[in-house]
Amino acid sequence: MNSAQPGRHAVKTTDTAFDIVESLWELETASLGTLAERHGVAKSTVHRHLATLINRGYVVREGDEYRLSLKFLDIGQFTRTREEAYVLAKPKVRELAEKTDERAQFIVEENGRAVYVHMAAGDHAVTTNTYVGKHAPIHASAAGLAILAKMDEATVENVIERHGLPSYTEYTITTRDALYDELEAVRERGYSVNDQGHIRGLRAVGAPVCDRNDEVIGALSISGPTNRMQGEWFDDKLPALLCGSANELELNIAF
Amino acid sequence: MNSAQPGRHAVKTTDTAFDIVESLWELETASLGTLAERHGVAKSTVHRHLATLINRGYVVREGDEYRLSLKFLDIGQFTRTREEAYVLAKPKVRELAEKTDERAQFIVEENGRAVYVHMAAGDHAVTTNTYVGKHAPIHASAAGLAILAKMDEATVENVIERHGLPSYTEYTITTRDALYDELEAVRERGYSVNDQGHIRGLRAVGAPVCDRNDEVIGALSISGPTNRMQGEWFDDKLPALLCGSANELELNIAF
DNA sequence: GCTAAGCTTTTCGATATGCGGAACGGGTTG
DNA sequence: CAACCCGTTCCGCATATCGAAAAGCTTAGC
Repeated sequence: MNSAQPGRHAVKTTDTAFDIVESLWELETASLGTLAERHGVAKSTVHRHLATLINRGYVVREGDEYRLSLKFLDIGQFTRTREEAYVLAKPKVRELAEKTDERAQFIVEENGRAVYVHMAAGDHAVTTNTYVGKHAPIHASAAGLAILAKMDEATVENVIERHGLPSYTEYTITTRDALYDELEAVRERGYSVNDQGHIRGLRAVGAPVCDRNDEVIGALSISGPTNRMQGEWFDDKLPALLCGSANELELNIAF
Repeated sequence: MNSAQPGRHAVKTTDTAFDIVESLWELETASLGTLAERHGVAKSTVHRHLATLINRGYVVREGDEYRLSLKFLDIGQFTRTREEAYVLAKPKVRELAEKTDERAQFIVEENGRAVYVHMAAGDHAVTTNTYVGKHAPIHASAAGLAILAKMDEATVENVIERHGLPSYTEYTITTRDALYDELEAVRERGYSVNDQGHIRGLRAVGAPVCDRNDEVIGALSISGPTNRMQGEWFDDKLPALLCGSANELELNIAF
């Protein structure tokens, strides 16, 4: 999944270091030998790299097993709170989840993908395998569409170019034309809708959140099962609630 | 063993890569030139490293400024949810915060330090500069003392050796004897107390959380201002509530 | 209580590879 | 227009990284 380019200017050593990190991410825990075999490098190489990572506090050793340390949690939490807007979004997400009894989230764009920054679940919310920090396809989520609708065309083109429009269900938007039509609809409506574009049986509405310069920062969204997400509730009440929250958040951000 | 020998078998290139990562952590955002100057390396070197980090998705570029990406959030969240016990602790922390109206947290030990894994604040909770992911001195926190009390002496010695017993206020435990006395008291009491050992004006109680083999996993704690943390509430009610939660959590973990 | 097998750790020399410095291109400011 | 910032590229050299093999450790099996 390393869709990196030729890496003409890449530092190979750093690449192997992060190969190890990402293996530990995937495997949860692994022995030195396992890691060496996995990447086809000598055990001594892995050993040296693990020693370095341990010294720096990114990896901890438990017997003969290695795992990632909680330093990543520390740094990760930092990236989540650095932008004041992200912090302000948190209570809004909780509020939406409580009011609607569904799952609400605040999502931002990074590298052409959607990233879950905050998430809260009402009592009846569905449990999916989404989690804070998760990266998701931007064109197949309500929040993602809301963000795209606020971007200029060049940026959208860039995203399409980098990631394409992969299909997840028969409802996924997979063509450039369909996407642009949808984005136009979002701009008219003021909010976005995702009808099972990513996961079958899941509908969502999303609203962009912009700063005082009208630059999009992220988006709020609410998602739930199709059987509850329909009728007047889905068409009117929910969007109104969502847009209200997005608006309040924008005011908080702008002061 | 060789923990005090930094760099002996270290990979220098990886070190400079993480130097850059940690500079971005500290500076929030920086230009290529700034980073080069900061570490006394050539701009070309920094450029190559940044290119590698961007390729891998750990750094994003905004104009001529670089910052850490939300990939760290993704990995960090993973390290936080990998252990089932950590996940089970979350609702208990919230519950404690709501019941006591103070700040509650779940903390684990890593590399001889205390790390905040979950945190929740009641309506009247004090706001301090603690946050999820934060690393704190283990001997100067209630949860840390609770964890130390459950460790065997060799492990405790190891922790003291690595980090010492630095002082933060006039109440901090700073001698080996005082620490061992305190740990003994914790074992008798069944819970730990931290009276302004880290921050003046802040008291806390902590209770260890163990798995079915009686191995300590982490600790729950409740903290608040000295004016509320006193009398019968602090001496009896609060510890009872805390130990109850810790007990329930242990049962959940063991099934 | 011994050997064997699994693993990590260390050593060491060859060579690939990261490094620095200088030159380049492209904006922005005076 | 020139000076100055930024990032980017090129290239030769020294060195830090690599792999293979052998040396240490534990644990397991008999």
